[in-house]
This record gives sequence, C-alpha cells and structure tokens, in this order.
Amino acid sequence: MAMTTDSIFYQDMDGKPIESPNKIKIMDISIELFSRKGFTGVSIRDITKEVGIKESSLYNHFRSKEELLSTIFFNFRRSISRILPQEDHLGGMLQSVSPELFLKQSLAGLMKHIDDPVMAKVWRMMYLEQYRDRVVRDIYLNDIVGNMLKSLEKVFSIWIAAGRIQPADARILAAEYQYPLFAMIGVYVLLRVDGSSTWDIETGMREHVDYFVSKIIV
Amino acid sequence: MAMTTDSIFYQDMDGKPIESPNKIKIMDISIELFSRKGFTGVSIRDITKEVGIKESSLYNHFRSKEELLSTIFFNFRRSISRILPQEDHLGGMLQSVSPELFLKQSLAGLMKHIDDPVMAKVWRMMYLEQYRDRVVRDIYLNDIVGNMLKSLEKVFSIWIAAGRIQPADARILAAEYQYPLFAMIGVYVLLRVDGSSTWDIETGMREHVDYFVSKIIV
DNA sequence: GTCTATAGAGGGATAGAC
DNA sequence: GTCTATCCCTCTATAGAC
Repeated sequence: MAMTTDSIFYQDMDGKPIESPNKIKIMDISIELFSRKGFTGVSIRDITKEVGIKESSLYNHFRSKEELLSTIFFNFRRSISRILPQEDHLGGMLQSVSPELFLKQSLAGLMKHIDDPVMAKVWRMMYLEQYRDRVVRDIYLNDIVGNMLKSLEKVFSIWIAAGRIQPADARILAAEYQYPLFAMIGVYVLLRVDGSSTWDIETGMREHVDYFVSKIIV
Repeated sequence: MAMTTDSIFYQDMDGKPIESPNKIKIMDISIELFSRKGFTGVSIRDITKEVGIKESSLYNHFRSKEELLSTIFFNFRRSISRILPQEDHLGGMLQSVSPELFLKQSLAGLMKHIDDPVMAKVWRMMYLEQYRDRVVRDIYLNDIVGNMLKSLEKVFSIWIAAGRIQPADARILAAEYQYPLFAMIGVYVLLRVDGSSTWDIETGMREHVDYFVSKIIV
C-alpha cells in the first residue's frame, strides 16, 4: 500500500476540500476534544477558545454544532472506505500472495488507519458516540463490521474453492478472524487515551493472526 | 446457576442497601437516560422530571451528579464480580463437566448478566463512558477484560495439564476464546439500543464457541 | 471572516420553609 | 424527604459593525 497523507485532508459534506486554515483548525481541535470528552461534553466555547477565535466566528464555517459533528464523520466514512479491499482487485491480489501474508497486510493496513494521529481520535469518537447517535451506529455496524465481514467472507470462499485453506463455512471464518480484531482495536484505542503501553495488545493481534492461520491452512 | 433477581438491588457506596423508593427510581431512570444519551447529555432536570420530584430533592439522595454516576458503577462492579468463575471452585467444576459444556455455561452466565434489563443498560453506559472516565476505563480493562482473560487462562492450563485439550499457549487460547465474545457483546448491546434483532449476533456467539471447541479438543 | 454584544434557554447546586 | 425560590454560570445561536 502506497504511503499517503490523504487522511488529514478534510472535505465539506458537499465534497469541496476544506482549505480555510481556521476551518481546518476547528476540525482538528473538535476531533481532539470530542474524542476525549464526547460531543455533549464539549462546548462551542471550548473549541473556539483553543482555536483562538470567538464563538460567533465558528458559525461562519458550520451552521451548527451538529453540522460540525456530521462533517467529521463524513470524512471518517470517506477514509474508512479506502481501507476495504476493492472487490474488483481481489482476484489478482489473492493469487499472488499467501493467505498468511494477505491477512497480515490487511491488518497492517487497518492499523495504519487507526494509527493516523487524526483517525485514531475519530475511531475513539465512533466508539463513544455510537450509543447516542444513530448515524454513527450505522457507520460502525454497516460500514465497518458489516463490510469487513462481507469482504473477508468473499476472500475465504475464494481460498476454499481454490483448495488453499481447509474447507469450512467462509462466513464463520470471517467472524473468527475479524471479531477478535474489533475487540482488540477497542482495547488499543482505549489504552491510547491515557498513553498506556499498547505493546501487549499489539502482540495479541499478531498472535491472533498466527493462531488463526495455523488452524485454517491445508 | 440458580435463578436470582439480585442484580436489581442497589447498594450505596458504603455498602448499605438502597431502600428508599425514590432513590431506587432515581437509579433506574438515571441508568436508562445515561445509557442512551451519555452522562453529559443528561441533566438533573431530565432525571428528576421523569422520577416525578423536584431537582432539589435529588440532592437529598446524592451529593452530586458525579456521586450518582459513581454509585451506578459501584453496583455494576459488584454485579460483574459475581459472574466470574470463583478460583477455589474451579477444580471441582472443571472435572465434572466437559470443556464444551463449561464454555457454553460460562457464555450463558455472561449473557444472562447482559440480558438483565438493568445491567444491559449499564453495559451500554460502560462502553459509552469509558473514553471520558478513567474509572470506567479501569473497570472495563481490569475487572472485565483482564479478569476474564486471567481466569480463562487458568482454566485452559488445567485442561492442557490434564490432557483434555490439545497442548497450546493457554494465554493465547483465552484470548482467542474471549475477544470475539467481547466484540460480539458490543454489537449485541448496540443492536438493542434500537431494538433491532440480535438473532444473527447471538447465533454468531454460539458458532464461535462451536468453532473454537472444534479446534482445541484432543 | 472576524469581532462585540446579547438573547434566551438550560445547566448544577443551595437555602430554608414545611 | 419534599417543596419553592433562587443563584450564578454555561450553553447554542444570532445581529450587526468593521
């Protein structure tokens, strides 16, 4: 996967790039604060104070606090869609690498997304707001959990059909592979709130991939 | 496991049972509201309005909004500690039942806890507040994730030593078994926010136990 | 696009009568 | 233990000058 810093470029919800320095600063600081205190725990005052503008100036960039939140998740969704394997490229990719390597590379791609200084915070926001906000809940359940399981199921079916792994229910394999990672990612982003060491949980993720692979190879 | 309705009995943080009907009502309604809108998203006014008392009356029961929150999590912690396998009873229990049955019964015990009408909401609160509140973070990371993994590791070591399952790293087995369940529980409580069907994810949990057992038996 | 000023509602918490 | 009344602060958002 090519190096990219795309993820720090924001767009408005109509697709226009956000270029105003103050608007970018509002996004950055809102993400930082929302991810630590939650949407309802952060006031417009908190945000504008750190940005260095008056409250009223924020409303030149966003119509409301809600629109600011929606813009953040709009960009998260856009960013997430890029780390899912592209259906049409699957065929070629799956032939050229081993299951083990493919899974390790996917995990690396996911971790790269979560490790992005901005996206790490939005992941936290997602876990934090999903109980309060139906849109966020749908992003998690559909865009993240649903899509990842579906695309993994496809991958495992292909491997099974090609006899590269043991015959099994591809849907169950996808769940067995992915759900532990979801839980571990949750722990990972939680540990990073306090700046605690994430060494154990990262090791756990690698051990999981190894264990899983050891149980499915022919 | 014997039927019990213990979980709906609250204690104050000094250990005294909460008996005042209004105080119980405050607890119930706070849990309901906090679990849907988050601590900072709910006001004392919201709570007392539903309880049917004036704001000032709440302060006869709790010194502050924070103390109310702490009391809720104090009771959650107490309740959680009861679903962990007791170290001293492990020996006997492990000899009398098969690994498969033991794991299925543990899962049933956990699901029973989460299905309790009150505790389901506090689980949601825990997922919701853990990013904002260090104490809640510690409850999740230590009392729940940490303790469950530790006690499961013990169980697997015993089985391995007794030759009842294939030799393996007990710590990894514990992680492989438990992490998917954590993620699935997260999805489960999330689905219940909207009253969506949890049939798929419950099936997923059972399939996980089956798959896991199939990979470890001798 | 930023500012000052302010509106108008809602926040947590307390005093003191009953 | 509940009430009325109130304090003082913070909240989101808008109007209008520059």
